[in-house]
Order: sequence, then C-alpha cells, then structure tokens
Amino acid sequence: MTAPDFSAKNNFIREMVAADVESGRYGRGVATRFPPEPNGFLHIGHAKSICLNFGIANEFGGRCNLRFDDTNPFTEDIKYVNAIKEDVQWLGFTWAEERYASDYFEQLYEFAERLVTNGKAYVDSASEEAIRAGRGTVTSAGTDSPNRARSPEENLDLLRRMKAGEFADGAHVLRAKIDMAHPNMIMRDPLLLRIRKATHYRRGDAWCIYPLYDFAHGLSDALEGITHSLCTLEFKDSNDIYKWLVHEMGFVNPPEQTEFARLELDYTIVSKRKLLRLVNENHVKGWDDPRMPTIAGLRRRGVRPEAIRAFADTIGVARKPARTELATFEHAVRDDLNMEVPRVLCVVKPIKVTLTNYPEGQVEELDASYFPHDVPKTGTRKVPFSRELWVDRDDFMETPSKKFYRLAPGREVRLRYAYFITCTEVVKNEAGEIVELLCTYDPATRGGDSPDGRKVQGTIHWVSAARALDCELRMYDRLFTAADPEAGGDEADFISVLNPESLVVVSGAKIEPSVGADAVGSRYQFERTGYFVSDPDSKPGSLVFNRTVTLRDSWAKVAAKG
RNA sequence: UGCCCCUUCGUCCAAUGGCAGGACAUGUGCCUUUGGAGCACAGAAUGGUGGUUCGAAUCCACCAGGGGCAACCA
Repeated sequence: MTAPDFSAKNNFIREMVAADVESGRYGRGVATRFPPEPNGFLHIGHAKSICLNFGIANEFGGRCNLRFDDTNPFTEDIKYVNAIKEDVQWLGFTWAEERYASDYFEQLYEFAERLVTNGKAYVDSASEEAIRAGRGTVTSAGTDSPNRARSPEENLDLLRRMKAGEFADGAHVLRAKIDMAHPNMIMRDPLLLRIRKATHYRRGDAWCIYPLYDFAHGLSDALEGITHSLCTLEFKDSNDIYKWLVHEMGFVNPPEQTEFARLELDYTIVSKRKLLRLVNENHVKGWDDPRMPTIAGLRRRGVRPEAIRAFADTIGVARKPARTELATFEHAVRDDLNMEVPRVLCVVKPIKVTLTNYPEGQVEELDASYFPHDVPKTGTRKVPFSRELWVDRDDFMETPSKKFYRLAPGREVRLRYAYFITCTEVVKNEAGEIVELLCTYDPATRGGDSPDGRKVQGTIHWVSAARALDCELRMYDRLFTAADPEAGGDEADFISVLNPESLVVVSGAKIEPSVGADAVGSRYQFERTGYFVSDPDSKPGSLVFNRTVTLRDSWAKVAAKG
C-alpha cells in the first residue's frame, strides 16, 4: 500500500482514526476501502474519496482495499472494472487487495439463512408496489406485510428455492424483520435479496439472487476486516442497518461507518447516471472526453494526478455539504503544471509579420529556455527566426487602448527570446481587414536585450512562418453554463444548460517546430496562452493539442474594464 | 409533516471552553524577456435569541435556514 503524499490538513475523520488507533479500539490495524460500483468511470468526486481512504490508511500504517461493489448485474461491466483500476493507479495509489462484493455472494447467502433461522428475516411475496405502499411515508408508520409472520421453516424453504431459481424476478424478496414503524425509513424491514435472472459480468449465471447495497456493504466491510468505512452523506441513514447487520451476524469489533460530504464542483456534475447520459446521448465524445469530470477525462485534458491530489487536500473533508468554486480546482492544476512543464511558443490566431530590414532567406537558430527563471528546471531548445513571422492577432491593436502594451503602429515590443521590433506599416486588404504588419527589427537586440538599456513594455510570442508547424488547438471550457447544473431538482434538464462553447476547435494555429516529434501526452505551457497537452489524436504532420487550462489573464481584467 | 445531518470571510477548510487562522478568489503595490510565476499589503466570517461559564465558534435550549431518507440503484 503506497500513497505518494497525503493531506497535512486536519479533518474530523483523521482525528477519529487517530483516537481509535490511540485507544486500540478495533484491536487491529487501520483498514479502509474504496468501494466503487463498476457501472461507470471514476470522477473527480471519487478522487476525493480515494485520496481520503488511501491517505488515511497510509498515514496510520494501515491498508486500503479496492472493492468493487458489484451487486447489480443489470448495470455493471468488466470494462468499468478495468477503467477504475487504471484510474486509481494513475492517481498514484496501490490497493492492499482487490476485492469484489460478488465474491461474497456465498457468504452473504449463509448470512441470509442465518437471519431467517434466527427469525430476523423473512421472505416477502408481495408485489413491488405493495411493498412500497406498506412502507408508509416519512410521517406515517408502515404496515406489516402479511408474509411477515411466516415461520422460519417456511422462510428457509422459500429462500432456498429462490436461490435454486424456482421463481421469476420479483416473485419474492428477502427482508430483514425489524420495525415497520421505525422513524428511519431504511429500517422498515429493508430488502436484503432480490431475484434477478441476469448474467453477472463476473459470476455469470451462477446466481439469480443478488444482495442489495445495505445487505452487502457493511457485511463486506466486516468480512474484509475493515475498521473505518468512509462514505458520503447520502448513506447516513444506512448506518442503522449497517450496525444492525454486523451485530446480528456476531462480528466482534465490527467496522463503523462515518459519512462525509461528497464533492460538488461549480459548473460540473458528478452523478454517474447523468455522466452516462452525456456519453450515451453524444453530448460528449466519451467517458474520456476532456470536458468530462472523469479521471479519464481530466487525464486526457492534461491534468496531472499530483494536481488532483493537491486539490483534494485543499478542499478538505467535512460533514457540511459544500460546493467548491472552479477557481480552486484550476489553481491546483496551474500550480502543479507551472513547476513541471516546458514552455514553448504557439501562435493561436496568426497574423503575418514581415521584418523589412531582415535579410531574405536568412534563418537564425535562437536559444530559448524551456523554463523561466523561477522554475528550478533547466533545458533549452533552438527556435528558428526568419524574415516572415506569425504573431497573435490579439497582440496587435491599430489604435491601442490606454493600457495595451503590445504591438501597435510605431510601437516597439520584444519578441520573446529574439529581437525588439517596431511596427512601421499596417497592410490591409480591399475589405479593410489587416492582413499583414510590416516591421523593422533591431539587430543589436538579439536575445531580447538592448545594449543601450532601452526598455519595452511588451513581450509577445511568435513563430517563424517558414518553419512553424500547423496544429489544431482544442480549447476546452466548462461543460455547463450554470454553476449548479443540477439546480431545480433531479428531473430538471441539465442538458439544457450545456455550454455550447465548451469545445472550440482552432485550426491553423502555428507552433514552433521543436514539438513536432513529441509523444502523445506531452504537456507544455504555450507561453502567454495556457497549458496544453498533445492529444491521442495527434500525429506527426497533424498535431492536436488540448487546452488543459488557461493562464491567469490579468490583461483580460484590465481590458474588460475598458 | 417523522427521523437524521449540517450552519465560521465571496468559496473551501481550520480553531476540540482561552488572541477566529490558512488556501482560493478579490483589490492595491513591487518585480518581471510570459499582462505567467513570485513577493508585499489590504478588505472580508462565527445564522438568530436565550442559557451555562471568569471566559463560548466550541457546551445546552429554542428558533431560522440548508441537506439526506419513502429504487427489488449504489
């Protein structure tokens, strides 16, 4: 079990675990588990839980299992198992053991027989509707099912025949015999087993009765010797049945469940059901679409696992349901990438610059550092410089506003790593659109410094027109226009608040040739633009980069103020 | 309307009966061969009312507000 780093931040769970370790409460080492259902891809919300569970185990010298909570044959698939394993590993964690709730079906069945024998469970043959109606409401007690009085012998017979496959789906269920008037709805004779004549992705057709979450979860924890079962707030009410079951089955020092608030992130959804809908309805290009909050999506987006872990640490763990601002996440991503990735030059919206006093046909190879002075990494590459260049359209204004420091008629600026240039003429087409800028360069400023001490206010990026490579830039933005896409209730149509500009494809961007042969997945900062990663779709000759996140842009604020 | 949980700067998280602190965000300035990064400074909070106490964000009561629970999902 390893975890590369863990939270230095205090939270109520770590304190509880520390106290339990101190008191020797469980009589065994700390054991946690991360228990996803393999019915979808892991997302940023799961990452919080993963960091918590593995982090706690790591900090206290314990172990953390990866357990697939695969008790519903209708929804689960091996492809999700594989994706989940890949994602957990990519995040940097190693599980103590790989477990499957479906491996406990035999054991759980034995528990079921024992409950029946002890008069603590019964087979209910009522319809789904009748069972629901009998449960009562939040303000009124339920009513006992007529089958509640069945003898243990009859129940055992029915249960065995359920297991043997004698009955159709829905004909019978096994229910715990607790209290149909219990104030906690969960405790009104909760269902334990249901019949599903379905092929399970791991167990095949070996079983036709499947445990429900409440039956399987706590007992699975107990079977694995888990000490601290950490889950999200929506399982709060399940804690009662959890305790009831591990007690009835006689576990000594059973695991105990503690709930914490799940992650909610602005402009993001973390409901697997809804993410599945985005995939199925082709609102995104798959589970790993870079706009998805899935681990696979974030990975393709260019986010590093270090950033996700740092983010999890930043947001902390508490019981209060809370939404986190997207800026908090973006900060974690930038903060990580800033210290890690090389800088290169890429012109997003090219406009031609011709240096009228630069010799035709001449090409210089200029030294350019991969990292700025404040990043403790080294490395340089050569960037070709020539008479015709591309610069970004947004770096020129014909009539510059007051605080615009970039290129303008008569204005001198620095070309990063290269020369000072001065714009002498603006060339327009018949429609009056600017098509080219004629500039002069100062040969004495090679490298970017003027021997006479002359200063310029702006430094802009550029590439050699003769040597630049064409590339496609996929500019990703938030997937939703609403901070809370799920506001307004479960059935509100979150599809309607999809951001139509969540992906803007820029073709014809120009990038320096040094990146031409880099591997897929290479990350960069395109200077003054943002962090990018080369996409799996990228090939030599048709380069594709995903924008991971923009740079902070204080000019945008100034410009917006006018 | 029953049960349960929650309520601290704009946001997230600390402070566990003893100076309400950090991060993000925001603003200002410095610095800068990225309008990046960094540095400095600033503003910014204990939902309300009572009570206990020398002392309450913390304990108690009530109120208000928010959330979860009535799938043969997890």
